[in-house]
Amino acid sequence: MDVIKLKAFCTVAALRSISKAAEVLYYTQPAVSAQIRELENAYGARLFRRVGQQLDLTVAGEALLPQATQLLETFELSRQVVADTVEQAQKTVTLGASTMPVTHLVPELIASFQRSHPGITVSLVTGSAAQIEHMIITGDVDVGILGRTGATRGKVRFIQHDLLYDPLVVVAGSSHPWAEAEKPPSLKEIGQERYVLPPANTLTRRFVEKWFRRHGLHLDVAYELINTEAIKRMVMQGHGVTILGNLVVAQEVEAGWLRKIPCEPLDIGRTICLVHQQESELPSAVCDFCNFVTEQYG
Amino acid sequence: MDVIKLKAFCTVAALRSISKAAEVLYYTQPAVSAQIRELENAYGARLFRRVGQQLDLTVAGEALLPQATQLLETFELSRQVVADTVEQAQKTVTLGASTMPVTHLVPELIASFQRSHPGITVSLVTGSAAQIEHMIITGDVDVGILGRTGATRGKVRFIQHDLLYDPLVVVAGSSHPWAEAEKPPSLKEIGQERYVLPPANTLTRRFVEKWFRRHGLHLDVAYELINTEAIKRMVMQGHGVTILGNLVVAQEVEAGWLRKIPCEPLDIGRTICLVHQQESELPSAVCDFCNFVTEQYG
DNA sequence: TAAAAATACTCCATAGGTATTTTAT
DNA sequence: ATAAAATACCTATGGAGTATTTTTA
Repeated sequence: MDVIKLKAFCTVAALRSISKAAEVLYYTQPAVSAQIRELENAYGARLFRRVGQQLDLTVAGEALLPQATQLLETFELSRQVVADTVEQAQKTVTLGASTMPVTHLVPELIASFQRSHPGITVSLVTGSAAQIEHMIITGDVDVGILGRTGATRGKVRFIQHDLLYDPLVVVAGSSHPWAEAEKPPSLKEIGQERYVLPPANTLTRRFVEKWFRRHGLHLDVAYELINTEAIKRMVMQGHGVTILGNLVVAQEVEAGWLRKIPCEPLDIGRTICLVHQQESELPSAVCDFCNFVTEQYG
Repeated sequence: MDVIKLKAFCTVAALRSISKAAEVLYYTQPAVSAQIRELENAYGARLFRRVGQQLDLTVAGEALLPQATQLLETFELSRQVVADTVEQAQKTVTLGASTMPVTHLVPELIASFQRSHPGITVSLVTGSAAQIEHMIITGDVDVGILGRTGATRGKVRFIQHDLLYDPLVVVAGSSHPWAEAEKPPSLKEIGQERYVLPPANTLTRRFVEKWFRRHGLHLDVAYELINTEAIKRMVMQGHGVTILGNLVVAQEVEAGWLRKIPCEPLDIGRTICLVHQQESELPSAVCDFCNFVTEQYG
């Protein structure tokens, strides 16, 4: 059953004339006659009566009219709703960012992007790197900014742009002995210190443990905290030292609340990258966003 | 836009699979694929995303889903409503009756018809003979019972069955001189009496006036009343005599409240007939009713 | 390898047009 | 005689099928 027929029915009912309806609908008269006839066949009931030269609705037609009207309204609304949704989506970039970037990279990025592309809305979603990757696969987010996990996993082809390398650095509170020391701590000293670190399932922690293992050192974890702000607070108060990304501690170091401890052999870090699906036709807003980000970095 | 496509869309959305939807809908898989593709073209937006082996709705698809669901519900409802209306109409006879039959013929007729055809509902509409005829033309009533106006007017072909001839009779109150008289009143006496009659636009009045004119008599109308019950009441109370249909006064005459005055030369009356459109296929209920009525009379 | 969707093609039903007939004013 | 609807007939598009290819698990 084509909605166009119900449109014809409503028009004929309103004008009480097939010819006039045909004129309004830019059809020929026989075409509208046929539409009504098919509608009558489909519903198994006459819808109009010819009384003299004018058409009148039968009881069945009168019963159908309000339903048909509502149906047409719903149909029109459905077109509108889809069109609006698409239009909105065209102007929106849904960005997924993992914990580190979302706090130390993305806010400034979004702000400056908004300034240069005022028409585009950025919708930000947070999650673990794995969650963000999944969202990219399902299309729940257009683009992700996250620490590179190494393998571009699985079958779906990702496009990946390295944005920056964030080295891991040893950080101590300003009252810590290392803070005032003339020379950097030795490997042995590093192995004897107590650490405040993120828990085991994080990338940073895994990098750190790998490095300690590589150098045959014991890792003495005093506290495990999932929140990096809490870690920094603990270190500031002298409850141990930590190893975190340079970016993560930059502000506190700048302010003098924390000290970066020079440590040549610590050659680890994570690469932050921009990830999106390898689609032939990315929405233009997403394209704009990716170009903007890779121009800023990369 | 065919509703069937929206049905396909909803099914695919529910099952998250084109193949499964095709199975449920008794289509082939490519057919459903095509339906979705055409829907996407019509709305100008992708509705599904393939993520791995499973289908997910896009934002546009999610926006469309509730609209499509409602549209399908409305469509289903429209079929139901029309079907119900038709079914109801099948079992209903809409009868139009003019004033005289509706009071003195139709009630008993309907009652006995209901007894013999308990499944059929009779819907009764009252109006003047002209109004009833118009309703037959427009199809607002299926069949009419009315005094025959002579001409089967105009173009629309009516089928007309004479049911009975109701002669006009002179009626007086029981205390009227004529009531006790040995012999019928003479034409001259008739011409000198005062009458209580229906107004000029009624068939009865026109018959009476024609008869008086034919016999060169003056018609002295004391009261004009549209309501025949009122006329009879007036006559009972001795405010004049009247000329009405035999049927109209039968009960009162039976009870002795009114007297029929024998009057040989009064050879006028009206024929009550059953009228309906000359349609090839009358609804069976209407057919049953017509047959019942013509069997009772005719 | 298996399962699901997309693609290519073929065929038939249907929708729409033009021309004509019927019907009612 | 005119105007509107119905009818007849023709054409082209589109919808559904079969067969095949592509993609992913």
